[in-house]
Amino acid sequence: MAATQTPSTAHACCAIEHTEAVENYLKAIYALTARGESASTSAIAERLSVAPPSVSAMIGRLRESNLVEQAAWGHILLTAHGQVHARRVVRRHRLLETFLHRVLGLGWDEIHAEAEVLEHRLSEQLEDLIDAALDFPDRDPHGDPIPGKTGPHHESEEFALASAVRGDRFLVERVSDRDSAALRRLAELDIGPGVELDIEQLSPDGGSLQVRAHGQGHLLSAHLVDAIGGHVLSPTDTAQS
Amino acid sequence: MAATQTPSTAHACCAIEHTEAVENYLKAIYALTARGESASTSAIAERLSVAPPSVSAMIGRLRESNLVEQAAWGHILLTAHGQVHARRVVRRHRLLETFLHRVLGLGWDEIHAEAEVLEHRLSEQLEDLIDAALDFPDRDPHGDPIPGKTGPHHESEEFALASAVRGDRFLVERVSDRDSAALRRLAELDIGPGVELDIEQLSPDGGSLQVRAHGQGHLLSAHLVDAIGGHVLSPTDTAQS
DNA sequence: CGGCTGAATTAGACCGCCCTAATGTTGCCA
DNA sequence: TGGCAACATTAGGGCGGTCTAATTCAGCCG
Repeated sequence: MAATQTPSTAHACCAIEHTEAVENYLKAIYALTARGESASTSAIAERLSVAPPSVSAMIGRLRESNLVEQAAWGHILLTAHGQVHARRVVRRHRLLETFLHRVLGLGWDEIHAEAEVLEHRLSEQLEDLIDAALDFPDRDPHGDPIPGKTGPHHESEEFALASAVRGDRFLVERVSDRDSAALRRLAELDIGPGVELDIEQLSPDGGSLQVRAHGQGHLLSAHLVDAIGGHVLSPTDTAQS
Repeated sequence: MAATQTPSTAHACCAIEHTEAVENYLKAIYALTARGESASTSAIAERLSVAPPSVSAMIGRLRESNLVEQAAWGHILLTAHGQVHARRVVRRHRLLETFLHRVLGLGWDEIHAEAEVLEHRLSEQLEDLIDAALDFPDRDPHGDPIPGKTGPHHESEEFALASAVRGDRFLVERVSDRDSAALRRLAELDIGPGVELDIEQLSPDGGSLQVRAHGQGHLLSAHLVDAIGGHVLSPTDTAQS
């Protein structure tokens, strides 16, 4: 007579477990949709190194939990609810990266992988303690903004270094955290958030770039260029606005 | 024609994944067999809050991987190989407990649960860094010895406080890490490893104990008494050996 | 407008880990 | 010695998450 624990007509708000897999899917969708449009099944599959049907199945489960909705055929979006959860995961990830870097001295190129596995097991209490121990940082070592516990959050919107042209002065604001080889190389060159680059030469193939940083010239491969984001600081730009 | 990846006749040394479940079973068996004899299916089941058939199934898998052997009917032992793996998990657990306590200021009663979930995701590199950051501790905050990365290891062999008698002076060496309620209470009383207790009175029911610590008298419930281990420091004892 | 391509989904299966219910085994004690 | 209680195991099933193979769908181009 009494209602069972799973009334089928219920709102099904938090019916799904917050498993590692679920968190990874939410994070992937968040990352793919952060800069603009919706995520596709295949993009999620690629990002998570998983087969497309696995994504379809998971999306089905996430949709039933109101974490995700499908605007049109194959266009996947996070609901407001899903965004809250995704941001919590991102927050834990970036706090962990900062902690591992500042407190344990882990290299720039190593923190992402470690944070990736620990983020799913970080209790709220530990999250708060780490946040406080770091004096409430708002950017991780790669320059990505750390979401607050609640409230709105915007991923930083910067331009790719690839969009700069010869003569520009470019302020590096973030580097990709997912490419450890590139990070290792950039660490060697001492190029990271806050560093200014003078664009000296564009290679004809359109990929690599000759830049000057800390007074030294470097040829950055297309691979490295893609890992760098920031803003152009050309004189016209700074004067204009 | 070529041999496949799983030749059925192979030694099957490390065929099993080091999943969280596997590590938890190894740890449970380690804990149950540390002080003496072999572990039983039901004891493992109880410790892991799992049904006995689940244990049987897992033991079968662990046996195929040479991590465990069954001496007699239902008598489960870790192989040398299994002990190595179990100790690594215990090492990570106790290092994490120490780290969480000393670096992040987590309470005595909270560190066990946090370490329990993080220990399975700690990379070897992080393990080493934490070890170094703590200056290579050899005991965790509960007084349990932290196994080295390699080499022999002995769990400390101390006696239960319950075995003390009136008039004894008892040196607390460790407290159980698994009973957070008891730990919280002991923390309030400031009773932990290194503290000496004077046994003033045994209750007739055999459980609780009237003791004096830091000059103050306390009545310890049977629950608390069971959580405390150490050595009797009675005059005869200290004089004798 | 029909067919083709590529993306998405369904179909069907597997593995790890868990459960309950039923069956075997052991050893103790009357 | 027989029987019973306690313990261990087998039998059978479920769920989460993954896979491959087959199918459906949207959109484009001839």
